[in-house]
Amino acid sequence: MFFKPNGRFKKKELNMPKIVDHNQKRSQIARAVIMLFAQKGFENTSMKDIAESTGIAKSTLYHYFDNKEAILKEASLEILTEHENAVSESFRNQSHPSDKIRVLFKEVLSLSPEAERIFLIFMELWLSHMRGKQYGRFMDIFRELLQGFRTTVQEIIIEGQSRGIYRQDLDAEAIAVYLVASLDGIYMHYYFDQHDFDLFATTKAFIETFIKGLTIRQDGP
Amino acid sequence: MFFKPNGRFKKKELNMPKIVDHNQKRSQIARAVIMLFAQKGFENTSMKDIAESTGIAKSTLYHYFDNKEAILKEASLEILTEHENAVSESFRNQSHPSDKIRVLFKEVLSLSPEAERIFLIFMELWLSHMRGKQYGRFMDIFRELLQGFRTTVQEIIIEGQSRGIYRQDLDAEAIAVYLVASLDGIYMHYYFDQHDFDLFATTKAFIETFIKGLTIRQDGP
Amino acid sequence: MFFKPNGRFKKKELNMPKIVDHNQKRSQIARAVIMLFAQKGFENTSMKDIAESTGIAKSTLYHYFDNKEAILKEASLEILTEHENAVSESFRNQSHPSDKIRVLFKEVLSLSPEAERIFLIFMELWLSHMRGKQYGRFMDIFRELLQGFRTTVQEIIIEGQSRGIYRQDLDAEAIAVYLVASLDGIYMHYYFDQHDFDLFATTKAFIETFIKGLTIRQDGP
Amino acid sequence: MFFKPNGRFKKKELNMPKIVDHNQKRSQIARAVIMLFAQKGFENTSMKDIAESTGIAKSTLYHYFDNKEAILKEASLEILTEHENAVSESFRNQSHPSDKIRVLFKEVLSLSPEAERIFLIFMELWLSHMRGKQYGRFMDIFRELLQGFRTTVQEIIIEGQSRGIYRQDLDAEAIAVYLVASLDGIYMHYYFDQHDFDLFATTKAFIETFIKGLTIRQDGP
DNA sequence: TATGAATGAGGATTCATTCAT
DNA sequence: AATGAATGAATCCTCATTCAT
Repeated sequence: MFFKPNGRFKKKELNMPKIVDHNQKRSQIARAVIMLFAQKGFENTSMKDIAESTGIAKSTLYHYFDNKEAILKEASLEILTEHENAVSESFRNQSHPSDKIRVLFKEVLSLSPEAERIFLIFMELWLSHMRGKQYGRFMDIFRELLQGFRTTVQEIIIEGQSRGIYRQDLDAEAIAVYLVASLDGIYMHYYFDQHDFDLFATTKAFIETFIKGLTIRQDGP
Repeated sequence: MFFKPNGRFKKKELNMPKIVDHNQKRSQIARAVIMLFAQKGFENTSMKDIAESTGIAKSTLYHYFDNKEAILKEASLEILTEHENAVSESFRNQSHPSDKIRVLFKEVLSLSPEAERIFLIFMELWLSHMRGKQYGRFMDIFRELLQGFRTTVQEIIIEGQSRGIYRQDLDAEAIAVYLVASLDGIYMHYYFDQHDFDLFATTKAFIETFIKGLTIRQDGP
Repeated sequence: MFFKPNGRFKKKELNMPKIVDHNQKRSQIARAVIMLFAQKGFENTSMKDIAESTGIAKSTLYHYFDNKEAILKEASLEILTEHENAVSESFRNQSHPSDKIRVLFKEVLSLSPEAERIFLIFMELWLSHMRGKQYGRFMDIFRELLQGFRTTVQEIIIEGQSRGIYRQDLDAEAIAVYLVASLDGIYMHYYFDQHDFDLFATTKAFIETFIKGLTIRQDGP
Repeated sequence: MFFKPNGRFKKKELNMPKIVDHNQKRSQIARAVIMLFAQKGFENTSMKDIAESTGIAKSTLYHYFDNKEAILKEASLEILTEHENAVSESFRNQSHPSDKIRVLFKEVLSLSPEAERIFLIFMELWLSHMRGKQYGRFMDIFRELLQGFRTTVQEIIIEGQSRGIYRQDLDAEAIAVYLVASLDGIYMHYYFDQHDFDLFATTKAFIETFIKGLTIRQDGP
């Protein structure tokens, strides 16, 4: 999963006007480039592609970013930060843990087109990461996000247990890990099938059944 | 989804010597190259790498394959053919549908190191496919396999319903789709976390809870 | 050859404020840059490096210098002016020509770490010069310095001949040329060997033997 | 110094015809490129320059050499190996140590135009080396050559001492180090002065005087 | 069949310099 | 005077593929 619902990013709001302009342009470039990366892949997108698509000279890009990877970093964090709040806010109104899970799952799958694109980019980085390419601190941030999301799910389950709603013998952590992972799985297959099944209905069928497994006495006497 | 290997070859009928030799060599090269692709990725493996690792001159490779992509195609099909039925055979001994699910999940995750590597190749192909690269018939075969596995799971659930073990109101197809996808998800995360959690325990915690959700009256009177 | 610094400034007459300021800054920048050039070499030092090390914006540097080469020119002349007479002053106290040679050689090799670095810059310029790059008047000044040092050595030898101490049949000019050159040679090798031999002991062993060659009747009965 | 008079290089003479062709072409390219390096400098000569000057495509150069540095290595060793023998043979006919020195010095300065150019390249590498750039084993070879030449000179001096010709109190090693270094010095200055003095006459004036310093009782009673 | 030779196209990045403000 | 923005040209090197033998 690539959303961290309870994270906090401290934006560096600098007063020096020049730098604000600079950062604005950075961000503007980065956002424009996300589309490219998603379509062609990070490794397959050349600096020339980026230059042409942004109308900025190749060498000028290095005025804004240290290297190609920095563009990706900027772009990804931009968009992640935006969605971060959306997801973490989504289930605040719910009091029942099962409702929290329902809303959370739904929200996570309601990706904006931009975020949807980022999913592909992350898959690529994920792969590169597994193959040992170092993307430096970038992967750490990614892992933090993942861990944050797992914790959120785990807390919901523990809350359900505390309130006597969910079974006491559940391994909340393991289940959280699996559930979060399953979301990436279904998204992956949804993509692979070229949106050929109903993402929400499928997920709903699953999650309702699973919630029954979590819940005590859901079949009554 | 992809299947665990159990190493049985079916072909090798030695009739027309020339052609068989040619195909044999094709296959032999492809198999040798699989590990390379898995380690470095398809895009990151150069023809030079392949030539060096196989001991065959770079230009000679073009006698056997039209281009680099053709090697991937051949290699992937080799693997697929080999792993074809391993998983679906695994649960034939079980009579209870929940046991079938348990064995099936366990079998799928019991990947050999070789197969584990192949997971990465598939991820890469998957990505390329999503980005619109045409891998032609190859992707069809891949999709057939996926569909076959979904059907297997779906049939187990339907069997459970028929035998009055599982709830009648389940959308067996949707659940099958999600479960199969979740396996890729957990495997992906397991990789990403660099094997830092217990894959089997985590999956077991999940699947037992889920089976409770499937099953009628699992909480007794 | 180049001369050891002893740090005396002569200029800095504050009259026309604007122009002096400008020249002062030129000089100030140039001096700061010398160490950079020495460490990384002229060609390997970028304008960015210079900007960062001086805290002056890259583009501002062009207010003071026409181009990168002009900085080098200024910097080198700074150094040369500073080191100008140090060496030739050193042996004024000696009356015997052989002692003059001894002191002169010793003084030349007693380079400060700063001056040691400058040796490298001169070597680089030397090379560029040999390759036909035009450093204009700069090289003339350099050649004058070299010629001055040769003359100094030559005069010491001639003095020794006049006083009946050195052989009459010596070609004083040729010997001066060679001796001066040999100093650059030994310094070069000393560097190359990474200070792995004793510079002074080695030079002393040589120069004492050579003085014997210069001197009449040094083996007397 | 860059001649090693008593070195031994083992040429790899391989029988496989193809490889000989390959090595021939390597050598041929390398030799052609030496001129370029000498004129423009190693760092300043681009692969494009090399490609254009040899009429071989840039990428084809990488068929013969791993990288730019390998071209330099090949070229340098080619030429060094050739002159190696010349110098080491030169003084074999001489029986008097002073004559050996005379002939040796003369031979060393009698560089072929090619070797003369290499001198400039070595100066550049020397500089880079001093600045910490790694040219790998290349510099080791260079150092071996230097050490070999020092040893040769040292042995001549020791021979002179053994035969009672040279003074017993000489530090043969130190003197050898300095003499060898002085040859690079005079060559450097000769270049700097753009061949404006007589290299051989100057060196002769020096060496004759120095030999007097070495020799016992050269002024008679 | 097998392969060494050859290459055009393209990769990220660096750099000295110009320009508008 | 000072500087951020901008860039064309250049750098070394890689690669999939073609071709002559």
